[in-house]
Amino acid sequence: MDTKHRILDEALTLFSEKGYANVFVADIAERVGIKAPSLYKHYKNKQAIFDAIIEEMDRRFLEEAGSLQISGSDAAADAEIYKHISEEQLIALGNDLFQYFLHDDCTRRFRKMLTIEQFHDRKLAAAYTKQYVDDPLSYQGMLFGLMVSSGVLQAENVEIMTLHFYAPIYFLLTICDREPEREAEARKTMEAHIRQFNRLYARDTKIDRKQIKKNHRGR
Amino acid sequence: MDTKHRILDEALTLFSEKGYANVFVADIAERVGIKAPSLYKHYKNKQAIFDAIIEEMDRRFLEEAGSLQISGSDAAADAEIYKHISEEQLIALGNDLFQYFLHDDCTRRFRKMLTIEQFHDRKLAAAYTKQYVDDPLSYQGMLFGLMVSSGVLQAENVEIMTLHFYAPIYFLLTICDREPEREAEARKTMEAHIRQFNRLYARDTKIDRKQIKKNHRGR
DNA sequence: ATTATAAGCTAATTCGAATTAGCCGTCAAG
DNA sequence: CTTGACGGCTAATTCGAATTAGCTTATAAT
Repeated sequence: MDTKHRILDEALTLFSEKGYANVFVADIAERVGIKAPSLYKHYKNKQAIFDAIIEEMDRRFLEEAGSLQISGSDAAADAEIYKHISEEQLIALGNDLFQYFLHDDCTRRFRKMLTIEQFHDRKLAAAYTKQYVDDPLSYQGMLFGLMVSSGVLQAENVEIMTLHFYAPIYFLLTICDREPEREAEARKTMEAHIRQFNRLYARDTKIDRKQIKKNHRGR
Repeated sequence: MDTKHRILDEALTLFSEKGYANVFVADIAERVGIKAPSLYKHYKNKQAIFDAIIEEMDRRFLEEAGSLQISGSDAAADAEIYKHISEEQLIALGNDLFQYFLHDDCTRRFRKMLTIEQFHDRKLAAAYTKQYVDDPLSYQGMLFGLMVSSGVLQAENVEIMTLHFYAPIYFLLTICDREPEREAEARKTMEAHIRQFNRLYARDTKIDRKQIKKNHRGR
C-alpha cells in the first residue's frame, strides 16, 4: 500500500532531473523495485502519475500555508517579532527561506520539475508563479510592511523593498538548483546581500540608530 | 541553401516552447515547409539540429560580446558615460537590458530552451549560468565599479550592489518568459526598482547631491 | 550534352517505449 | 476452507516517431 506513494516519490525525482518526456515508465518502476506493468495497478498511465504529483504538492502546499516560509510560529507571533527585528534576525529569515527552498527535498525536486515543465501549459506556469513569485512576495511584503510601520525600516515603497530582499535570494536559489556545488558561495553572497540590504534600508545614520534603540527600550 | 538556416530557426522556436523531447522532427519539417526525411539532407539527425543551435548561439554570443548588453558603443566610451550617470540613464540601462533579453527573439527563445534543458547536462547548465548570471554580473559590476570610484554611488560592496541591481531584473524577466501578459506590470516594477535602487545607493542627502552637481559642471 | 550534386519526395523500416493480456501467489474476510 | 481483490510477473501488442532506401528533378560545372 506504500508502493503507490513510493511511485510518486521516485517519479518526482526522475521528472525533476530529466523532465517528464525523458523519463520512461520502466525507469520509475525499476527505482521502486517492480516491473513497469505493475505500475498500472496503481496508476492509469504515466500522465496520471504526473497529475498525482501535482495534486499531492498542491495539498502539501495548502497544509503548510499557515506555517509558511518561516520556521514555526503563527502570523500573529511573527508580527510581534518583526516589529523589533535586528540584522541577525533578517539574516535568519533569509537562511530559513534558503534552507526551506533548497533542502526540503520535496520542494526542491518539485521546483526543478516545474522549471522544466513550466512552458507546457498555463496551469504549471501559474503554479510556478504562485509558489515562487507571488506568495513569497506577498508574505514577505507583509513582514516588511510591519517593519516599516513600526519604524525599523525606512518608509520606502514596500513592494520594491520586498523585491530587493527576495529577488537576490531567488536568483541565488536558481544558481544552486543548476549547479549545487556553488551553494557555499551562494550562502556567503546571501549573507552579504542581507547585511547590505539592512544597511540600506534600516533607519539610517548613527544618530538614527540610537533613536531606534531608545524606542525599543521604551516598549 | 537557406533551408539549413530556417531549420535551425523553426527548431529553436519549437524547442523553446515544448522542449527537445516533445518536438517531432516532422513538426520542424512542416514549419519549414518540407517533409521530415528531407531534413536529413541537412542534418545527420535530430540531435545534430540541437547541437547546431547551441553552436550558432555560441558564435552569435561571442560576436556580440563587444557591444554587450548596452546599446552600441565600446567599453571605453561606456566608461566615460557611467562616470556621470543620472537616474534616467540608469533606467535606460535597465530598459536596454530588458529589451534585449525579452525582445531579441533569438535570445528569448534560446533562454527559454536553456531553461527547459539546463538540468540535462552540465554543458547546458554552464551555458545558462554564463549568459544569464556571470557575464551580466561581471559587466554590470564593472560599470558600478566605475560609478563608485567616481563618487556617483556610495562606497558599498560593489558585487552586492550589482546583485541588487540585476537580480530584480532577472526575476522580472523570468516572470515575463512564463507569463508574457505580465510584461507591462513588470516594466513598471522595473522602473520603480531602479528609482529606488538609485535613491538607496546614490551619494545621499540633498547636500551631497548638490556636491555631485558641482563636480559634474567642473569637468 | 553529360554528369554530379543538392535537395526534395514517398514508401519502407526500425525500434523503443507505453500499454494490455493473462497468469500467479498471498492474505484477509466470510 | 475458499474466494476475491490486491499487487506482482512475463509475454504480447501497439503505436508513434526517427531514420533509411531509393527515386526524381533541377541546376551548375565539365
